Amino acid sequence: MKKQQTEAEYIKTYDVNQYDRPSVTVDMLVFAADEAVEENYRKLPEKVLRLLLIRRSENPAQGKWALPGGFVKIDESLDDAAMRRLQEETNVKNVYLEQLYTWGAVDRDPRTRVISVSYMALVDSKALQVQARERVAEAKWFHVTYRLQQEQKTILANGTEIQRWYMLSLVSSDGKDTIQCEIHITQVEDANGTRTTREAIKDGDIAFDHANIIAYGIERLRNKVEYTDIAFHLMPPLFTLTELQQVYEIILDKELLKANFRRKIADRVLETNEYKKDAGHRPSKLFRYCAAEEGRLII
Amino acid sequence: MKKQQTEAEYIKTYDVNQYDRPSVTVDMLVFAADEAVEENYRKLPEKVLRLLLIRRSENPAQGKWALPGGFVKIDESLDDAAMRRLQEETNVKNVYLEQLYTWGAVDRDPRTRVISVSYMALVDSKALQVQARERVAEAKWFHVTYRLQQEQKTILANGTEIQRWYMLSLVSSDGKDTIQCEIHITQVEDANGTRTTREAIKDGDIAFDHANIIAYGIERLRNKVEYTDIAFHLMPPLFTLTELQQVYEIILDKELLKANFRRKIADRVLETNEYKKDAGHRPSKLFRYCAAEEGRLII
DNA sequence: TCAATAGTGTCTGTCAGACACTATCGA
DNA sequence: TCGATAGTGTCTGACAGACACTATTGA
Repeated sequence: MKKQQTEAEYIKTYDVNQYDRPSVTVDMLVFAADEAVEENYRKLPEKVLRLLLIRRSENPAQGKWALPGGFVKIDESLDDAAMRRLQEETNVKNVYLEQLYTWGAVDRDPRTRVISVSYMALVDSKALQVQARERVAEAKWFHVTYRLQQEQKTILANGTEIQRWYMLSLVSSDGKDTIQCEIHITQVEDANGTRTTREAIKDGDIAFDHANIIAYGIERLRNKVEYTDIAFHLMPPLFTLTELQQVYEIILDKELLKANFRRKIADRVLETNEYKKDAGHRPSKLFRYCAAEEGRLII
Repeated sequence: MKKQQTEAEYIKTYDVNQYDRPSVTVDMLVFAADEAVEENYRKLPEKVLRLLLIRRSENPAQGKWALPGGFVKIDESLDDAAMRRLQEETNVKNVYLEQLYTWGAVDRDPRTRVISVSYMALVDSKALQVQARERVAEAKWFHVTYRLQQEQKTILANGTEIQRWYMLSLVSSDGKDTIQCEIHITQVEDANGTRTTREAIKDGDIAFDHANIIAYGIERLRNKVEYTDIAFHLMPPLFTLTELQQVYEIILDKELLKANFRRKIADRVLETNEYKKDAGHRPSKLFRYCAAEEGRLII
């Protein structure tokens, strides 16, 4: 027994190689709200939700599309690692960064045991400039949609089971790459507690378990857009209310009524004297973000 | 370049020791809703929120109180590691288990680089029996309260800063141990994005950064109780509506109005024919949980 | 009887959803 | 003029918060 050891003495004698240790990586979900080009001079361009993916140039999963990410260095925090990878990839600084979830299945990477901490970054696409990196073959923005296809509720003897099938579609901005993934989520709730399992039935050309991570990130974004001001991080400093509404709509994947939307966000937005012009129709006022009074701590 | 290698060939030659790797642990927040004893035969016993802590018998942080937890084995998933530690400690099976957050500051453990994945478990205190383990000196349930003490909002040149000071109090069931922690949370929101930092100004006798982890867990529990049925996992199979209301009240740390509460949870609860008697007042009906119809996926 | 809890009814103001309407620009 | 978007007004039903009331037990 080393009971009477001081903490300092203990640390000196501690053998850091006493246990087999997994590798730890960060994986980044970089979202941006961009506009697709519109030919009609009168119509507004449509907004789309974009996600940054990288085609792996090396094994494992060579040739497949993956989330930007990399190993956490031994002397940097998780947040620092996430921020470093984000800057290496996108060269932006004004970003919202949020830790999402840590993925730890034993066989999620064929090399060795890899535990991945996933982060979500929301960037203003106008302040953006994606860089090619030496290690990777290509980085591309993909237009993302994530839609419920089928839902099934089963009453068990002592609980319920809900199964949901989602379709995750990714189309690269140049239209050359199209990826379709099917995500299957099962929530069982019975006397033995609650268990959620998620599985990519079909992962298109997505590497590792990244299809699952993307799906999880979109779910989190959808949930959080309802009760936080997270969506403003996808906006430029000045924006019209219609642009803001479009961002909400592409995240939630449903249409909103204009009058109601404006009432809802009225206290989070500040009118300016500037206008967006030359649009072939009535010019619209530009607004900027202004945090509302809120009592509650939101995590 | 090993471009033309197959994936199988690549994996054979992969050197798992190529990078310095951190250790990975799981830390468990085990919550239960228990009742304090009441002397007056007529009064109902008051509910309290309890958390399981362990006094460390070895260095580092010898003698301090810590969350139950331990290293993740190389061949078990994170969820498995969490479940294993929970069963070793509490011997219960019908639990709600949810991953919370992964803590990765470089110096959070003095031994070596340790990344900790925190989990929250909600257990029914009646089905519970805490076990002493050989490695630890003591395991005790602590009555937890977590309360906002001070709040300060500052308007910056290009954003806002909100600071909050919370008091985290832990009192062991036997009354012998009392811990007071002060948690300081700062949220800055400006042109460079949003950053939240949390810091335990005073951590009483809590080991490592566990005071922070506890605070985070309570915040998550408080948030989730408002929009999910998470609280039912702290209840036995049969319960009165007043008991249920008390559990909501101790989690939210505020009193609720009976009539309104009952309306709110009416569709999540199923009436039985049984009654709770011998209480010195009108007997109350017993209910059981019944999942409501909900469309949305909740994560 | 009475202290205490069980359980219900109802008023209020707020707010989300739906829809209809007016205003303004440029080709 | 007209096609398109900008922006506003109002009705409705649902619901959260507050409060008052009745019912039932055991010592």
